[in-house]
Amino acid sequence: MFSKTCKYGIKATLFIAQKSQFDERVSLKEIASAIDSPVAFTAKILQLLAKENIISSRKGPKGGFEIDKVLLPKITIKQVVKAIDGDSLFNGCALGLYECNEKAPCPMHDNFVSIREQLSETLASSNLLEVAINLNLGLTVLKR
Amino acid sequence: MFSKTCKYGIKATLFIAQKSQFDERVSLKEIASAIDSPVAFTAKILQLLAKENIISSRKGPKGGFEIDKVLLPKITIKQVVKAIDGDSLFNGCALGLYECNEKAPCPMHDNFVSIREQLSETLASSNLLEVAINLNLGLTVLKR
DNA sequence: TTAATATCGGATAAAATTATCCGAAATATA
DNA sequence: TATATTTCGGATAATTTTATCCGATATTAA
Repeated sequence: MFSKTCKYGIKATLFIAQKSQFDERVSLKEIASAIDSPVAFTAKILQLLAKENIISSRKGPKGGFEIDKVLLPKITIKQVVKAIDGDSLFNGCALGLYECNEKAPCPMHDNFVSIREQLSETLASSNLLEVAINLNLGLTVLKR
Repeated sequence: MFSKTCKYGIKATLFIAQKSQFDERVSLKEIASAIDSPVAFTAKILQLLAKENIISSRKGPKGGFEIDKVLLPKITIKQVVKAIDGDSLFNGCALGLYECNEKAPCPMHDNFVSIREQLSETLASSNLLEVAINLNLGLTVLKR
């Protein structure tokens, strides 16, 4: 479904979101430890997310990553997925055809219209604040 | 969603199904050409599908691949996907956690229950005969 | 029985993804 | 200002996935 990179990216974003609720900036090491991911590789992903303006970063002592608290309810998991894996999951043909549409559909086309819709809607309606709150309540986890 | 291998595998199976409707056995070359896939790699996938008893193969002149006509309505695309990509798409955690369940769910867990269900049901209800008929009518395509 | 044909199966190779390393740049604080 | 800290960014490496090659094996038909 999602690439490994994307899974790390989502988890990292959610952990940052959890801490950003309270204006706490978190370091690369803290993130990698919290989501159980390879440190250096996670750095690359965070760099990308920063470039895509999903998170913000700050160098130096007391530096790290954060998300403007007021933006938490505006940012969705779908945005994170699109930033990392692109939108082929939401738009692409399930069988990988370059041209697949109503006129010349692949055998899975009709079936996948609603699957992609549900996926798209689900991820677009999951905002970071909502998820951060549940993480903070211990209702959900990012490890194991 | 599906690996490249799995996409080739599904397309190959569907092409074989289309021809098997009429008891026509098809060769590796014909398959690769029909679904626009690398010949040698397709051979490997067909080998796997044969080992998994989804298709049957025959060596020598007039050899090739086929599916017993009477089995067409019994075989589903879900079976093909499971044979190639395994069932992590249907059972695995969206964020890749080893343990992710009601007791300790990842943040996406609840959302993905219904997505996985729909995916599972959709693929389990797509049998090869049905798809083969549509292919034969030219209502769907495996290329482009 | 021989020759031609097609898949099987094992060894490689290429490409893409995942992962590491390290010096450079920026920033906080002493 | 000097130093310690932390991310940035480019080069490189390891792993996995995708892809190729080729001799072996089975099968058909002449």
